[in-house]
Amino acid sequence: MSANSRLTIAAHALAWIGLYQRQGHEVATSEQIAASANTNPVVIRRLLGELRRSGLVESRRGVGAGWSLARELGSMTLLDVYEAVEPGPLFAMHRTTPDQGCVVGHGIQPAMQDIYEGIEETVRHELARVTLEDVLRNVLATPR
Amino acid sequence: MSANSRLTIAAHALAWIGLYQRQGHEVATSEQIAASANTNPVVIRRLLGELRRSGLVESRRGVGAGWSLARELGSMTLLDVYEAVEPGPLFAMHRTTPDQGCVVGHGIQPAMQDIYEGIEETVRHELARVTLEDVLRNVLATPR
DNA sequence: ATTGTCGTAACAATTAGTGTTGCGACTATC
DNA sequence: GATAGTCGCAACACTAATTGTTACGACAAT
Repeated sequence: MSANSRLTIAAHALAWIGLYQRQGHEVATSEQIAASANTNPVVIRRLLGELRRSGLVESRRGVGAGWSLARELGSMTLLDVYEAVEPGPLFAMHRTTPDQGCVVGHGIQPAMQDIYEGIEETVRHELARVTLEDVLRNVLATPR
Repeated sequence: MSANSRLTIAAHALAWIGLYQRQGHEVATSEQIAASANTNPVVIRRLLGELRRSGLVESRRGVGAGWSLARELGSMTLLDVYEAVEPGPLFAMHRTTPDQGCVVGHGIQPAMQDIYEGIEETVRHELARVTLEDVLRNVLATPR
């Protein structure tokens, strides 16, 4: 399955920025976030770039530059982040077209497509129920 | 996200075997199934091997060998297939441990874990609602 | 002018999945 | 028994996606 941590890292970055801003800072740098997530600043910049395209964060350049939230954490859901950051569907079809001369080969993709769409819709619904505010609250509630 | 078609191919194989058996044949060969799915017989054997370990299919060896269903299609759900065939979780954590000295780095994994577990549970529930009988019916209902 | 940070390209490293070949093991049939 | 068809499985190449890294230009506060 997917060894894909994009949603996790994106949520981490947003929670970090949010908390940092609440502590009175204007912007957070990719280097700070990368240190917390234990990865490379460029990885963070790439991810935050996608979040910016979706209107979740803003960035400044120049000296004293960095990243800030474009909206309140409470108004961002994991679905917003997911859509900004995850390209493909949860389940994939055959990578080559099955034999269209075979009844099963011909009908399997539409059949599975229907099922998968329903499941993705459910997942989206679940993701939409969780705000980044919720995430940050849970993060802070973790016992040390 | 995941370019992972294991569940799709496994469902394809099961539907194919089921239909073939209804047409009066005892067993289906990996070569026949591979032709329908437009892939390599070894890929099919690998997948069906996992389904056998979970008790969904049986295999015979020797001349006239092949695969047959171990249970009725109506008693198999996509969840059974999913669990037989998909190893990991839907969403992954950081691949390296985040900075445990940082509040966010320390709390993010438990927080996301909770959320992800809830979502996986929902997905399992959805998968459990669909039997392979349903899949085959939808396959056959696809207009030509 | 200097400095710190983003923006982005390029490429290596890693990982998971898929495709392919080869060959031994097994068994129905002759 | 010998033959032939098919699985079982190992080994390895190929592909694609993600992640990690380096490099360097663009930009803006000082």
